[in-house]
Amino acid sequence: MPRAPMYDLDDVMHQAIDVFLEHGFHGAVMDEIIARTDFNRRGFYLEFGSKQAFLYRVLEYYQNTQLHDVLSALEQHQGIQAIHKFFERYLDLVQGRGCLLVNCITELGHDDEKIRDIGRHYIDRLQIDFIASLERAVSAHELSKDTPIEAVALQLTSYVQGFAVNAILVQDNQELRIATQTLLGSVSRY
Amino acid sequence: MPRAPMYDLDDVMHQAIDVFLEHGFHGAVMDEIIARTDFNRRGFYLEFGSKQAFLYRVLEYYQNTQLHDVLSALEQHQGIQAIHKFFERYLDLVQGRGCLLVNCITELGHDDEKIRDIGRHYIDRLQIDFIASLERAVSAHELSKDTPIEAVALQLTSYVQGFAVNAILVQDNQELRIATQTLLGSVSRY
DNA sequence: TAGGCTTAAGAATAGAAGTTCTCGAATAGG
DNA sequence: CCTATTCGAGAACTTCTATTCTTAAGCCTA
Repeated sequence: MPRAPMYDLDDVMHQAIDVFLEHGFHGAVMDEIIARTDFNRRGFYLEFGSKQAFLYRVLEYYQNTQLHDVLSALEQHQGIQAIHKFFERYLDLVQGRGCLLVNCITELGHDDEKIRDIGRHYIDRLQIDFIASLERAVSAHELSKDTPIEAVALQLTSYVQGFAVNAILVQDNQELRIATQTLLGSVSRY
Repeated sequence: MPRAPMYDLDDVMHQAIDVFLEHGFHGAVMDEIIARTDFNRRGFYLEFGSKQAFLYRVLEYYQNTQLHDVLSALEQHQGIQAIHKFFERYLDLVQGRGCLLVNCITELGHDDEKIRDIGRHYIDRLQIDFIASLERAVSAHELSKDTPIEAVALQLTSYVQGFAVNAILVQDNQELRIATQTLLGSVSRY
């Protein structure tokens, strides 16, 4: 039997997320990917086949771990509190880094059908989860029955993407927190 | 005296905006830029010096024309109507294309200080213009004096960036229109 | 009309980047 | 302990791409 691999795929994924966040897909060169992931070229191409296939895997990992953890806040908490928790976690995730999925959409969305599909799925899921949270908030009498739930969910969904863009630019997150408080406050006043 | 150039710089800029929107900065190759702008290599490098310097020029042009036209809606109309008009025009601008400035921020923001500066300036201006519109709406008694103007402006600013991302993914703009109506409706209820 | 200067077009170049290949080293079973 | 097999490191290769260079043609002035 041969020697065992020295790399850990979870570590590789984490490092790769950082590299792609910093430089984008085309801006990230294989030399840096190999170096920072403590991988080796041979193993890389045996494991993933190509840089593009690698991106898809990293994106999948990013969704299944980081984004999933944030979205689960919507299920783990009750009503409006769930949405507050979501934004709290999301801010921690994207602060000063941005969102890998959003970056892929803006860089590759026009050319890559698969990226668009992944993006639409994510947006849809986000919206569905917001709707569920809002409905539970209505049931718990935290929100008025007159709340236009689907429209509010759409609004929140769009706002989340804007968050990811602004997070790349702003130094401190105080402003983003304030804007979010206001947004959620206005939702509560239906 | 020599012959006159055959290209028109305005045309070149317009075409370049499309190319960069479709492929991003690194994804856009000089061959396509040259071909689609009806430019020529020699003239290109005499005029701009490099692909990167060209991007800055295109981005400046994009701001001074397309984004400026949209932002001017905030000055040309009164109160809340101004903000409605803004989103109407912005939706037309980014629908199915996205925003060149947002795309540059997400693709190059981490590596390029100049892009970050341009992005921050844009965000600041957007916020200042929103604040001015909201203040006028309060003066005209369209909004309550209790409206937290700065926080609402922050919220709108973030929402605009999300718009630009979603616009790349969604086919029809009906959903985005609904979300915006809801957002502006909730602002009016302070 | 002739000449000089600039343009357009694209070939050429130099360097970068994704992918493949080579080879010595390490590991686990026989 | 030997050997088969896989790994790690990086050289090599090939393709791609930004930039420069060459050449022929056009335009304005004298």
